Amino acid sequence: MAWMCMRDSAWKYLQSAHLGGDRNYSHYTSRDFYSQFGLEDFLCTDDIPGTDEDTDSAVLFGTLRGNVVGLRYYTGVVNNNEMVSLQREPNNLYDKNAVKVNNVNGNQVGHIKKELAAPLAYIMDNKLAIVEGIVPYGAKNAFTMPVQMSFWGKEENKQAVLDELKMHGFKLAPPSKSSEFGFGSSWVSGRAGPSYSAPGHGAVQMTTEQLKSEFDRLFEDLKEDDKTHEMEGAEAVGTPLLPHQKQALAWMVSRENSKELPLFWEEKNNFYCNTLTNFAEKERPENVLGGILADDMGLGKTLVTIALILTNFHDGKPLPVEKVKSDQLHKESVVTGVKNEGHELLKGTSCNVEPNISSVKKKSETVQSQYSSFRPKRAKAEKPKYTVSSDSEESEEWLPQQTRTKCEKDLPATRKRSKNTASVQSVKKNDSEEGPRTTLIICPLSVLSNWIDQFEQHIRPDVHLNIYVYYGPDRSKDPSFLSKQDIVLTTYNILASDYGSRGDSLLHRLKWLRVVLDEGHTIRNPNAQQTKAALNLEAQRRWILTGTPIQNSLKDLWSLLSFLKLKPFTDREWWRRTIQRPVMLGEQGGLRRLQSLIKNITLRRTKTSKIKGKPVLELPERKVFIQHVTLTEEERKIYQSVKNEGKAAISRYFNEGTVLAHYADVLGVLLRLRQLCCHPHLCTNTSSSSCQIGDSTPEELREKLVNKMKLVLSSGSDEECAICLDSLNLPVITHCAHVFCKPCICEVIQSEQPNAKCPLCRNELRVEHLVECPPEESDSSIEKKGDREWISSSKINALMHALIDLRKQNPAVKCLIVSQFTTFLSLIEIPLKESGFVFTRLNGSMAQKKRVQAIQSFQDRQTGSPTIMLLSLKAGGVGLNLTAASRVFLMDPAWNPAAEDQCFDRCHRLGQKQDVIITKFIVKDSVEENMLKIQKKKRELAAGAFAAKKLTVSEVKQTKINEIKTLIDL
DNA sequence: ACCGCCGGGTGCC
DNA sequence: ACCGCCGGGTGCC
Repeated sequence: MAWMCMRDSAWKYLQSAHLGGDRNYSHYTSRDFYSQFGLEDFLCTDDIPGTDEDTDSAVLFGTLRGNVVGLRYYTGVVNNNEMVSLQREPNNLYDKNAVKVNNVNGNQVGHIKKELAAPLAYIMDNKLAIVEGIVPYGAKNAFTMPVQMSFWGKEENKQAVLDELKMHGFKLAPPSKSSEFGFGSSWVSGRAGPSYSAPGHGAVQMTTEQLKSEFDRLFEDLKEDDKTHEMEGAEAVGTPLLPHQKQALAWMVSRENSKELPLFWEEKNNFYCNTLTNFAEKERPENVLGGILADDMGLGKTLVTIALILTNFHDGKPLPVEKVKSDQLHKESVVTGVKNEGHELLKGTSCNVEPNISSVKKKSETVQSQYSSFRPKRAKAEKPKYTVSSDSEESEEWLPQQTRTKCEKDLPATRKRSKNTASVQSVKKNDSEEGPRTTLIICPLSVLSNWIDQFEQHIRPDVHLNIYVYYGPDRSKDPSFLSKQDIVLTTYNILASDYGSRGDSLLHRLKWLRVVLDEGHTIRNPNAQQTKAALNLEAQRRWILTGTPIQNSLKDLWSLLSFLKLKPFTDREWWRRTIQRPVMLGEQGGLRRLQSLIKNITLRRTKTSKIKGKPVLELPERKVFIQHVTLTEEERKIYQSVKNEGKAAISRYFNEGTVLAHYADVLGVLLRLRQLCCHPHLCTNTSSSSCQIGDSTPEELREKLVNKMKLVLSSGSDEECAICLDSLNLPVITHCAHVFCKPCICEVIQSEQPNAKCPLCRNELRVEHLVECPPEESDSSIEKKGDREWISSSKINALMHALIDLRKQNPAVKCLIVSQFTTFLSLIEIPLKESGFVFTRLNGSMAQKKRVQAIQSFQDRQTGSPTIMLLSLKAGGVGLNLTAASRVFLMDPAWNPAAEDQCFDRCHRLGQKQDVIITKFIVKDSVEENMLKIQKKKRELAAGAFAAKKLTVSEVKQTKINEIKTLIDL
């Protein structure tokens, strides 16, 4: 699935692929070419219209020599063979057709001569082609210089471009091998020169074998060489690091302290020259003091980051651990100049200890942890169907138990430690002179509490950092307060909304020592507000943490590189010209550059990576057992009747060829069958919505569509948006009953207007016909079901049997009971209570504070703590840590085996000491057995060559149809 | 000479 | 710009 990174898939495929020798692929498009490798998804982008400026499908129309004039009016300089950027300047006073020429740094060099500017303006304004320039020679000219232009665009626009140029008396040189770009001609071969070669060669000339070896090399030493060095964490790190974590720390510290020139730059006679664009400048380019830590989840990215903060705390030195004598109590030396800052910290009962202590002018590093008040709003972006609760839950309750305890405990102690050793004071002194000291950490809301937990766990208790959670309506508005923190923790949503709403976003006014983006792929969409906000942060050191390194396209990588401020990639044009397009055209140099780039800035280890022959993580075993359950006769009867009815309906759809048009209904049938496998009471929504859509009132129609959408969303089928092929974000349903992300479908409509068609069924589409998912109503429906008299079911019996057995063997063992149906979990609660089990529960919809409580009580090892957690399959993000459990009972199979695996990983992860035994209850002769078949297929697919392959719309359709057939025995 | 030619002034868009 | 272009000065050999 998604997090199968390209490295694995590419590599695996190439290992096993039977590749022909020197076939000539000249008749292939690059997409065809790469699809041979199952890599088109990495190399090319989806062909959904309007998703980008369509730079990827561009072909080279031809080249043209022109002139840059007006050089003497501008300061931008170029070198021979340097790339230049051509930009329209429609507001130019003298010529509305003006096209200016900038160097790689964005400094203007001159203008395109007006005769040529006229057709260029037309071509560029109408987006008929992208025009790129290189100055072949004459770079030092005083007045004008030549520029070699390449015209790239969609095939269908080629003629229009040629015509327009012809009208003005220009003619493109055809994109033949050596003449295009002027490369290969004498002026370029003379110098050591740029490492790019003529585009357009690659896909034609590179043999399969060559390409294979390129790919082999692309990733083979990702984990080698300089990344094997280990470094101990600073004293302040309270947790011993594992070898691979020491490696990561060493690598990160070395990157932060690096004095080397950044990648693709070299020093040449007192100039610093970029080898990709040939741009040179006197000023030394700033190094990228950071990178991408792309370890698999569970390898300890958070811990390593904390270790980095403490170990490379200041000026390449660690945060010293003070040695303080407890008798040096000088309260007043700390609590001086107190004033209320207006933002409340530690608001509430247990931590309501001098909220204004935060504003104290500290004399040392020694300050207690501080947490802002925290209102448990839910992550809106992730779960659009929830509204933000407007009730005023006492915010401090959100804080994890441990944190509060610690605050209480530590406050007095903090004062004691206010007197410091000389070393600490000297650090402090330097601090004030040497700029920023604060690390800003940005993460999704769902892992915010995890960060706080990890700080608690991994920072030595006698070390005190200022940690401020910048979140909630009461968050500080005081820049100097923030800049005094050691760590500021916030979320992408806060970052984006601050940035969007006011021009003076606090986070953007400060210069940070270090910015860390957790789950950094969150910024892969360059147009998203949070991406823009993140890219605009000012920081000396920049890190991206992600478990999904380069998810599926080169384009995704751009925002990440842009964030890292690796020149010249901060500008998309240079990224596109030097890496993205060369790679997509199969140019050797492009692949090699991508390789060195990734190698240079990322560290990635998987769970199966090894250090000195030993696995990075030695997790206990994980065993999965399938326990078959036989339905009682009565249950079977109900099941069979629903199945027959549903099968008949679905067969009818097949005969009519309308399966996908009735997809929601089909899912409904399957859902009911899956529910019946669990418990007869689950299957209450028998309302078949198969009545005609045409003859209902708009209100009825709306309601029907909403119901269908809810069915799709709640069916657990893990529906993906057919446009972005990612999980649904802001789901909307069309009148033809297909569910997409709202932004995705709106973009399609926009780009196809006025006659937009549904990507799935080609029915007419209109923005005003899209129906959004209304906020979810309360759980009252579940409560209602509770009123019904409780009965057991075969599956519940099987479960209870197993649980009681287990308790006899070992009463302390902890279990997760997982289901996709929260109602089912509610039904299971009853026999659990009856049999005297202490249990807790975690749903996706639970308020944050409740979640934290549930997790903490379950993780607690004391006797009397819950031994069972009822868990809804998708509750919690990847950060959820339930290692107290060593047994998992999966009550119903998921459509997507990856969802199951992810769920198992919540206890089978770092920190698990026992073997994990998983029991999957599967009803014999039922849809559940068929689901296992589908799971098996998906697993094979994921393990195979086409792991990362994105399916086309028609493939998605066919897959769905096949799945339906398998599931309902057709 | 309603031309050619000369040489100075001048110069992006 | 060691160019082109402009427009004024000039005008047989």
